[in-house]
Amino acid sequence: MEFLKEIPLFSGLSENQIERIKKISYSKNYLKGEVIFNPSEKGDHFFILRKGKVKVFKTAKGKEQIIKVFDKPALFGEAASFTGKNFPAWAEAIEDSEILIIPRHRFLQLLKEDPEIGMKLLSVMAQRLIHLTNVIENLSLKNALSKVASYILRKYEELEEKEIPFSTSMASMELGLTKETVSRMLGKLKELGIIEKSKSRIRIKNLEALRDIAF
Amino acid sequence: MEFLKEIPLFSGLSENQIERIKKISYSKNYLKGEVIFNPSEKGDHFFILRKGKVKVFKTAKGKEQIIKVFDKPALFGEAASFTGKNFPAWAEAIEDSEILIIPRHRFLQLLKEDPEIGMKLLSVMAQRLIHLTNVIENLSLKNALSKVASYILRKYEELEEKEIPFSTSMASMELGLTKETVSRMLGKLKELGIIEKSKSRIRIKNLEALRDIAF
DNA sequence: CGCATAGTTGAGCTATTTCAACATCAGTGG
DNA sequence: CCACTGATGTTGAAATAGCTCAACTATGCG
Repeated sequence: MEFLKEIPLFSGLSENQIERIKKISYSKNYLKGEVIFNPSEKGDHFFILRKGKVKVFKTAKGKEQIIKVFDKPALFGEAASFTGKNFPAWAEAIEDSEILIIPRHRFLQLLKEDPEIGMKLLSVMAQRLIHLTNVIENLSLKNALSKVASYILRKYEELEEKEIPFSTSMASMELGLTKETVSRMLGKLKELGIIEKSKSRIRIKNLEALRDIAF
Repeated sequence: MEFLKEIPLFSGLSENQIERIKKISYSKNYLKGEVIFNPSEKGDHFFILRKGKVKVFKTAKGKEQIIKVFDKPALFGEAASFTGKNFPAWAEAIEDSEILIIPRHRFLQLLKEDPEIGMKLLSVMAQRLIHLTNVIENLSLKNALSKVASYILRKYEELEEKEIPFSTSMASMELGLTKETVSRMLGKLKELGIIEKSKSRIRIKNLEALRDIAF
């Protein structure tokens, strides 16, 4: 259970507390493509991603808008846990994943006993709010080229490397564009000498220009 | 300070607790159009809307996307308080407003002393998250007609009345459309006999059909 | 009453989508 | 190691939803 310490929410937890979480949770494996939750389920679990990758998204009319992609150590599905209503979105494993599940009422119990965790959770959710705020900004205030540019920039900032892994279709679903449009915008950025592209990677050649385009 | 009790976050507070909040806060008035905070400010306040109306929004290139409109008793600007970073958006009074301001560190102090408030805040933020999730869905998965329809529907559900106040330009900024487009979509809904329109009000004539169109 | 603000309508424009065809890649089994 | 398959990405041409611009009307406010 040591991996819990890598999650901001649980960093600084005592052995005792970790032991407690172990007691109230169970682990489950999901294959790539498996649905973890959907909007018709009541949100009475809380998920901690231990291994793998998960996307949380909305759908309508065959379209799909990714809200957030979660990477290895992370928690998700927490919002529904606090309202006690249905999940507001879908979650699906995009890689084989191992996920720790904590029943809602047990987690609430834990929170009561340990307000420190509650405080940390507040800051996790605050960051989440800010993230969504940025997603909204990206979706409604930017054109396709800026969207793609800022997507690349974000990955760069996350990884702190000029060469980033890139999937056109993933990006398109996060950005609210079609894969064709993303492909064309990449072409434009390449023409401008701002990026280079090879199979499933992108390398930033002109960071300044990229920043300008991203707004 | 009795109005605090109307805010979910503070409902069920003891006189003692209310007294404490009174001590750590101060009140400020804003005229219609005045900016309350902007993204270049550090988020070390917490706002409680006592009277009036406030819009929180993002801007870029002269465009504006409303994230949420807050009505009389509500708290806002809380996300930044927990990250300690800058506000992620703008806030502006859209009516003359009276706002209670609580300095960040004092509020955090209060939270420590009173974990019950923390728990409530968690559920407020959870609802906020779900709201933003819905905004994203509306922005990226729906066409103009559905956006307008679901906007009307939402107001209807909030007020529980078939006749709702409606401002074309407000709606357009919340929906990420131009006022012209909103106006045209209203026209279409009117043609279909789904709504009726008079000056600044809309009356729903066919709720079922409206629901269909809103998805 | 008059001015500023908000809403409407039409015509043309443009960014993005759609559709279709093709190319490339990664993994699988022979 | 190659051939096959399904998934992923690319490119072009045509369609379209929503935007822009502009002119006009209605509304509310001092």
